[in-house]
Amino acid sequence: MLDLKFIRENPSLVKEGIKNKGEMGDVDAILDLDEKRRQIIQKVEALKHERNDLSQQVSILKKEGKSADTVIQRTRDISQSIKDQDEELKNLEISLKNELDRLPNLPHSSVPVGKDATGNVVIRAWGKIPEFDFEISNHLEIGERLDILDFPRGSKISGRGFPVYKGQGAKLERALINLMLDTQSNEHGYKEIFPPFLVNRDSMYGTGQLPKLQEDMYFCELDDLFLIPTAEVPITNLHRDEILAIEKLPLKYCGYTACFRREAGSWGKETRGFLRVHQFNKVELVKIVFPETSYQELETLLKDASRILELLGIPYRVVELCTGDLSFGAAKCYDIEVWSPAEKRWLEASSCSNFEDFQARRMNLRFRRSTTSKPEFPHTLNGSGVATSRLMVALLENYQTDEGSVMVPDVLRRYTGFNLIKRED
RNA sequence: GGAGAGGUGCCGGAGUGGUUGAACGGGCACGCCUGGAGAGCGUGUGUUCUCUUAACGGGGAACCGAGGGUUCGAAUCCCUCCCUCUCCGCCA
Repeated sequence: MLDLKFIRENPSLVKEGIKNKGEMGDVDAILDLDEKRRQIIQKVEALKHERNDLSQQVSILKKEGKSADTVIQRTRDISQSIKDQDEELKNLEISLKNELDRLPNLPHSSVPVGKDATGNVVIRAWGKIPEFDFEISNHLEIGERLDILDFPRGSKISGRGFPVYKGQGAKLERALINLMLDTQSNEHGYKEIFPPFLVNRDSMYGTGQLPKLQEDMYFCELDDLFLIPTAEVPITNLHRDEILAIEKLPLKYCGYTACFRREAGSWGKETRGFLRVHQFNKVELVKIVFPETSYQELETLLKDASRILELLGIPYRVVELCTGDLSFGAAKCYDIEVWSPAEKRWLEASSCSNFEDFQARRMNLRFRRSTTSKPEFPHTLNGSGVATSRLMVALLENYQTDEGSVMVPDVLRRYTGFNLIKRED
């Protein structure tokens, strides 16, 4: 959520930011509602002031044993008027909040202006794109051949987009998660969190998935709970409605969760294998930091996430998203993309974003610089560190051998307990 | 799911209709005292909205789990919901 005062004072900046993001949002309607709201607040508060005074008089008159009937009658009239105007005020505030909820965060001034993914800028690349002197297979063929992935049976038991990992595949998945968690917590200083996978409305609103992205999420109607699309939601919301002491900042959390996405609106696109699934695993990094350092923190977050790919020896590149490709709540975002030899293209494995105070404001997350200073909104950041589905694609494809097996990267061997994935039966 | 208890400020804990934003205690901050520290004493200590001011500041409104209601007036009475704790039942 944007600061209403900021919108009031910088309407043209806000309009420009929304436009560059390709989002909707009626700034003029907001300004109009805000104006009306403040007018009615003034009227209502004057009336309440008068009522408070008169009630006081009633109290005094009664104590003195005098009749208070005329004062009571006047107060009764005022109270009715207050009731009517409070109702009007409430409606105005609901409308105003509805509009505000739909306003996206504004892009940071450093973000390149662009319409869509074609406007993104490649920042750097790491690793050598492998060349093979044999006919390579894609991750689906490898998974089937080695009997480590089973998409057809996933479809049978759940539906399309719910992968099943088997044998060495399951162990490999578990190894990846452990490697990532250990690296982020032991080496990069993120505190490990194992959060719930179902969250309530307030949490979904806090990180900005609601109201706009409701269609993208699995929803348990009976309990009014949502399956998390990312660990960002439960972890960032850990401190919702809190005022953090200064010593707590910066906060760094990492956590593994399964992630659930309906992927509504992307039917027919990338339906094969791991490229687009409804359930996947991810280790997420979350930071809650001082506003003045959040952009440095974004750079280190990006480094911490990409470190995983370096450990695994998987070629990747970093892309800075342009304004038009930024998500609803992000002010700046880097994608990390891994190389798929079979697809011959880059696949998004991580997004590292700075939300500035957009989420903090929504979830009323604040901090205090000293015991006597006013609460301020910290900045929140998060990044996948990283998602295993696309990582699995890159790993299987990059490490395949001419014998049809897959080498396990060195760092993973102590987690998997084997060096090579080959057909077991 | 059944029965009971409870949700008040940073914390503990009063308060059952009228200057109660809230006694009292603790904590914390500032000041005095001290060679220094402690003890002691004194002062202060919420948030949000709004008006006003160049600013410091000042005026006002709201907030005692949430939302409604009764009343001239609600932390206090009534209703609904949420949460926590204890016991019982069920269950991985």
